[in-house]
Amino acid sequence: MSKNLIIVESPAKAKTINKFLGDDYVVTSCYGHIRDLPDSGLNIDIENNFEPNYVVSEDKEKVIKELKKLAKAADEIYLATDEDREGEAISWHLCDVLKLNPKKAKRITYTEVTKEAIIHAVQNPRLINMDLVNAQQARRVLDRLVGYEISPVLWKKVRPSLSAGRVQSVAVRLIVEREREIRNFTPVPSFKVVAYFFVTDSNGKKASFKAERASNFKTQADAEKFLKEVVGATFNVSAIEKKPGKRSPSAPFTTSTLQQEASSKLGFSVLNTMRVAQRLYENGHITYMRTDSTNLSETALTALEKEIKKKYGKEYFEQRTYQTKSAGAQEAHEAIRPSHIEFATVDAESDEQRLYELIWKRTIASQMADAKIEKTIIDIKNNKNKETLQAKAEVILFEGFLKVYIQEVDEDAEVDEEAEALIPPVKEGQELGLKEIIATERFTKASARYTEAALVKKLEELGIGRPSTYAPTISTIQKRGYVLKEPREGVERKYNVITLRDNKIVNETKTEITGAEKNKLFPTDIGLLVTDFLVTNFADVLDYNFTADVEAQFDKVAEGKKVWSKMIGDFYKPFHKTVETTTKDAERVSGEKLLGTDPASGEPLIVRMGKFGPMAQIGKADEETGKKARFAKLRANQSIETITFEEALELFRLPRTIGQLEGKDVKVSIGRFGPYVQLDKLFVSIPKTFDPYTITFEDAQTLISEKREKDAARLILNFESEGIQVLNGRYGPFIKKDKDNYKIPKGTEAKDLTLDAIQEIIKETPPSKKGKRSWGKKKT
DNA sequence: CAGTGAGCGAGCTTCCGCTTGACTT
Repeated sequence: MSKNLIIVESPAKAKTINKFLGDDYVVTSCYGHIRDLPDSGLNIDIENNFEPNYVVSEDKEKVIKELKKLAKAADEIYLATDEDREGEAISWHLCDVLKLNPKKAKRITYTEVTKEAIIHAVQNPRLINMDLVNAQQARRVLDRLVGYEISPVLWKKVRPSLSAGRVQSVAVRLIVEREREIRNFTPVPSFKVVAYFFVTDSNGKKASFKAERASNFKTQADAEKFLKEVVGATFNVSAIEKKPGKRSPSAPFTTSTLQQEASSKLGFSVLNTMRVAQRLYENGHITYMRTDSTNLSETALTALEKEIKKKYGKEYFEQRTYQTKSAGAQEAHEAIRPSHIEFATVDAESDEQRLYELIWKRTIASQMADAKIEKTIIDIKNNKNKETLQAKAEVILFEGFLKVYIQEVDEDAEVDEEAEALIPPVKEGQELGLKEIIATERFTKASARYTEAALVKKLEELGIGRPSTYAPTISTIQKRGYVLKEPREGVERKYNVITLRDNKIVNETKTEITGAEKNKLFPTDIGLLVTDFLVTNFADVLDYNFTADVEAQFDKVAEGKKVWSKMIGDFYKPFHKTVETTTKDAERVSGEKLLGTDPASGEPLIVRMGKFGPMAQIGKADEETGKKARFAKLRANQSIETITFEEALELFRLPRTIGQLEGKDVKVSIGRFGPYVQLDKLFVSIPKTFDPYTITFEDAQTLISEKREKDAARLILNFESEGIQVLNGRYGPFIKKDKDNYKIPKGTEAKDLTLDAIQEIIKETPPSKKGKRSWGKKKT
């Protein structure tokens, strides 16, 4: 029996292909990359043409074993990994691991997953394109060199465990620069003028509409002058203009646009969007969700045409192709679309349904006709001055794609909610009744902070990162503490309103909340500090065009016009020199700032980045006099760059001693996990109902005794001299020694454990593995 | 969970891009 083995990257894809190929074919998957540079160490032989040291990743050993078995049984092996740089490299690695000759191995690609396409591909195999493989090696080696040579500089000059990289450092820089732009922004006031008119029809029925002055008045005086002038004026329609217009649908979803729309329409985080899309993909509801292509396959286009004509009529159909916008697009997959367009919904849990419907609508709309609209602009003049007010309206003449999908406008764009309001029929020259005119003080706005999805959009525009890495990159920069996603409260702001009504002018001052944010990305102090350090010392890598520049060179390698190791060599020589000089010469950075003098001690009060985060400090330690400095951690919402002297001084009201218990001080302070009461070695968190600055000694005592009761309930056994405890945890009883936890073997009663037995368990337990790859869950 | 504090004591940390799976100290 002759067997053909086809190796693809994704198991879900393997399953699909398996379904429509006969018994002669076995389709399996390699789960993405199978070999990589090991985590520890550079693993690049600089002296030897940057030879990479590839090893089979630990989590892929099982996959490789299975692949080898299948390969042995197969007569013919087809390498059907994705048709892009990374896919080509995976095929090449597969050759090496499966002992295939890369100069003979059968490499196949296809642009749509159908029986015909696969059969056609199998009948027309090609060879592995080594130029493309080398472009991938260049990409891989460059990223390792940048990441693993710059990060250690940060450990020395800023703080341990920090990281830098071609993608993440630029992502943080974008957020840092946006934040500074916002901090330095001064809102400029102006006065927006809105008039409300009415007309009365032949039945005596009143219909009202609004008109605005095209631009705002710069000052309150100008606005008042205008209103005073038009007291008692008559208003007439001076011109009516009608203009046809159209709107066109957007391209079908790529990873990036799906993340953006799911964020604005469904409120999904980037990570959640990908998790939900993954499930839809695995269940066969949608095509692959990590893609930069807006292409639809022939089969899909045919099905779409049929569906649109059937559901909405042929005038709603318009076949369209879309140019892929993003710079570094490799287009190995289709756009994200429903696998079966005839299903407008799926039977799944709520998030999956909602995301599916979004994808369905967007896909359908992408092949629908333009919406035809008519814009009407009415100019209104008065008999007292030369000012013009304008009423604008839009009428949809033909819905076209809008029947299905309305694209979200850019966030924070000035939304004219009444743009589509109807204007009652009026004639040129007609006199209008005036209800009121309101001049409202408005302020210019700084650029908006990035949401996760907006950051992805920006990165994609710069060609930085890939569909498979957008979500992980956003997790990384948060995990490293460079960036926080959080809501922020706004501040109150007063604004003036001047109203003309019944020939009277009234001035009022109102209050609004401004600057409130929900789920936006903020840089932390360490993010600011690291970015400044990197921009100063590694300007090239931090340049927004760095990726685009190296991508152009990878393309040269892919075209066979450049040798990859030579390209990397040209980059590495000056780069490595910068690493060396920076390591040698650059000052340690702490962002230290002198805020003033502590009035109590006369010592200087500074803020800076400490070992454990941003802190304030009064005085300096002096060994001779034995004088100590005083420290206080900055609160979560405070920043070295913006904290004031008064705010910093306030921090030193803690720790404070509020009484004595059992011969020891009872102290109150704020630690890493918030406010706490401390008695000797016991720490008790202070609930939100109390304030650490004002909590009473009595309340603190209650907290301490409650905590003790709780701990006693948790404690099963205690061997104090050994530092060993047996405790009741979330997952049942466990053994705790110092900072390590150990499992209790099944069938053993926790309370019956002897010290010897426990020490045996500790000895037998292998040290827990660190650095396990995890995705999805954020660890704090 | 764990509650610190002036980075020459030892050893560790880190990149980007493909893919999901197994796991509850």
